[in-house]
Order: sequence, then C-alpha cells, then structure tokens
Amino acid sequence: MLDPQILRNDIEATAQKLATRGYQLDVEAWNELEKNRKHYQILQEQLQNHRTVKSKSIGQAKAKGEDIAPLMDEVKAIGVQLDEAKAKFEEIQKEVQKLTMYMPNLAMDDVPLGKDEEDNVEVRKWGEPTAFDFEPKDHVDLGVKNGWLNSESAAKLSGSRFTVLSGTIAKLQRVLAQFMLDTHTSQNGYTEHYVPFLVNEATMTGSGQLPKFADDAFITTDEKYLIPTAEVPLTNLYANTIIAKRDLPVKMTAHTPCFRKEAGSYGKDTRGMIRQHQFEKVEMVQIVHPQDSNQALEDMTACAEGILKALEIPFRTIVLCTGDMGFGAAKTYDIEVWLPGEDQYREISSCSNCTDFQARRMKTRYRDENEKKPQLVHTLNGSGLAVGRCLIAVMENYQNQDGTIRVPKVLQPYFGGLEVLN
RNA sequence: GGAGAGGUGGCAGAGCGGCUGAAUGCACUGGUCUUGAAAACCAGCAAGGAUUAAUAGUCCUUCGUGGGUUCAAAUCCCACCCUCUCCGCCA
Repeated sequence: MLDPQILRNDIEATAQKLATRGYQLDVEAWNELEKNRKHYQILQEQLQNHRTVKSKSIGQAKAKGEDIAPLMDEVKAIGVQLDEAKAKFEEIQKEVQKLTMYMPNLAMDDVPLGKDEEDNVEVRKWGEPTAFDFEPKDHVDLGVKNGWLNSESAAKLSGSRFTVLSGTIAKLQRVLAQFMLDTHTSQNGYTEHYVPFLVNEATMTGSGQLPKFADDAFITTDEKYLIPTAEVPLTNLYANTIIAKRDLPVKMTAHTPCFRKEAGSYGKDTRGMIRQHQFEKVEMVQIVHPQDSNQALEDMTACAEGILKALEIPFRTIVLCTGDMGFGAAKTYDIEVWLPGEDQYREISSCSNCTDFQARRMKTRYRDENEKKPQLVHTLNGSGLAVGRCLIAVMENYQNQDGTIRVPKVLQPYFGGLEVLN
C-alpha cells in the first residue's frame, strides 16, 4: 500500500510514477473521491463527538435527579444523523480501499523505465556459457533417460505441471536446498525458520498476494492458502509488531515448497520442470531500517549470486524495468542462470526491495528513541535460490556425454564424496 | 471431535453499564541522591486515524473479530476466531 499522504498531497506526480508501472490512475475521479472522504469523515467524527458529550451530560443530570427525557431525545436524534454519515463514509472508504489495495508500489528513481522484460538491463555477468564438445541435452532428456524424472507418473497422481523425482536426482534437490540453507545461516547471517505452508487471508494480504492475485493461489476448503513463496509466512512473522531499533536488521531464511496456479501462463514452459504448480525454494527475507534497504538489496542479491558462484554455474544479473517489476517491489534484481539445454539464461532468483509497501499493509514498525512515533520498516525478499530450477541448472551444466552428471565440488561432501551421478 | 477456562497496554494483571484509554506491578525513559553503579524517591510512558505548515492544538477510533441491546458498552446478549487444561483420535 502506498502512503495515503502522497495520494492526497502529491497526486499528479504519484499518478505519473504509477503510469511507468502500467497502472493508470484517474486523477480527477480520485480527487472527487478524496473530497467526499474528507467531508464525510469530518462530519462523522463531529457527530460522534456531539453524541458522546451529550450522553455524558445525561449521566450527570441523572445523578442530580433532573429530568433527562429531553436530553435523551436529543441524543437519539444525533444517533440517527450519525448512522447516516457513518454509512456514507464507510461506503466511500470501501471505494478508497478498493483503489489503494490494487495500486503497485512506486519504483525507485534508479530503476530503468520500460514496458516489459525487453527493457530490463543487465548489470553484471559471471562466467561464460558452459562449453561442451558434444550436443548438450536438456534436463528432461537427461532425467527421463536415467529414470530420474517422470512427468507421466506425476500427471497420473495430480495432473499437469507436476514432476516426480527419483533416486540420486531427488537427493540432489534435497542436497541443494540444504547447501543453500547452510550457506545462508553459517556465512550470511540469516536465521533458519520452519514455517506453515498454509496461511490465512490476512497473511496473504499483508505481503501483497491478496486481494489482487487471488487467482494465482491455491485455496483450501477451509479458507487457507497454500503459500506461493516462503516470503509470505516469513515476512508476516512481524505483522502487527513494533521492533526495537537495536533488533534491526532481521534476517530470516526458510526452505519450503511453493504452490502456484500459474494461471496466466497457459502453454508457457510446458516442457520439463521449469514452471510447476509445486516447487522447492529457499527464501531470504530481511526487515530493515529504511535507510539501510538499498544496501540490503545489494547484499541479498550477492548472497543469492554466491550460491551460484559456489556451484560454479554461469549467470547474469539484471535489474528489472518499471513495467516488469512485481506488485510490491520498488526495485528488483533478477538472477538468470545459464541453461545449456535451452541455450539461454533463465530466472533462478528474484530479489526485491519492497520499501514500506508491505510494512504498511502488515503494520510492521520499529521504534527509534529519537522519534516520537514508531516508524514503518522496509522489507526485502529474495530467492536464494529456486531449488527446482537450480537442480535443472546443475543437471544441464554438469552433464557428461553419456548422460551422467558430475557433482559440483561443494556438494560432494553431502554425497559422501561421490563425484558422478548415474 | 467432546467438556471446561480464558482472550484487556511491551509484559503481568484489575475492572464487569456513564466518573475507565483503562487501577496496580514489572519493564522502559528522564531526574534527585551517589565518586560511579545499585537501591530509594520524583516525573513521564499505548496505537491508529482526521484536521493542520506543524512531530502545536483539537477531535475520532481501538479492551480477540464481527453483529446486537442501550441515550451510553471493556462491562449485557449472539455468532465466529484464537489460546490453555482434560478426554477422544492420530503422524
């Protein structure tokens, strides 16, 4: 949610900024709505005040043994007016809510302007696309050939966009997640958490998935949502909380499955396990002082990159343009890993600074002795990394001509020294 | 799933129709005392919102959530949610 103050006092500039993100705000209609809001809010509060004052005088009159009948009639009349004003105000508030809850965050000034992924800008590149002296296969061919990967079985069990992993590849995925978690907790200062995979509506709203993206999430019969990312439970751990300034920054990580309907991507990435309804991810979340969020984004992105460097897999990092960023983000870096099977870079991590956008929805604040009131924190989240896609990246980059896969050096201890999977 | 108890400020905990945004204690902040600290004593200390140039003042809201009764609700009624204890079931 945006700061209501800027929507009142700086509507023109805000509308322009929103436009860079593909959100068209009808300024005239907004101003009209805002005018009404102000009128009815003031009216309602005044009537409320009148009633309270009069009601109290009834108590006093009664104590003195005076006749209270005329006073009671008067208060009753105020009550009727109040109910009317209240109803009107609530109606307006609902409209305001409807607009503000669907407005994306504002982009930071250094985010490149653009319409879609075509306008994203590469900021750095690590390594060169892996060279092979044979024609590299993609993860599907490698997986099916070795009995590691089976989408027919998954379809039988569940439907499309699911995969069954078997044998050493199933273990490789587990090991990758563990390696990531170990790295973030022992080297990067994150605290590991185990969190619920089903959350309530308030939690999904706090981090921005609802109400706008209801169609992307799986909902259970008792109104719980399957988490689309661990960002949701991790960030909301601090919903409705005032954090002491000395406890910032909070750095959390978790390994969870993620569930997504992929409603908007029919026919896209249907081959293999690039885009699934269920996938594993290690997530990083930071809650920081507003002054520190820019630096925290750089640090977090470096932590995600660090995993790929340790695995020795080539990647590049891009900064998303205004039009391609997610709803709650003010600035986002995507890390794209090289996939020989596709002969292109594919997203494996997305690290975002959400500034105070989620904090305002969640009411997450920090207390500074120098400030009179608690202030909103900034929140950040980033994949560190998408485990399923990382599995693909290892398979494709570490493949041998005979279809076996070499184990990256840093993972070998997890396999008891094993160097090749077959 | 069944029975019972309960949800009040950062925490603990009173209040059970108007004088209660809420006693008291702890924690926290400032001060007195002290070489310094502790103790003691004094003072302060909820959040959100509207208005406003204002972090000045004024006003509104909030005692789990949502409804209801009433001139007036933390306090009475109803529904729901959550927590705890016991029983049942179960990895």
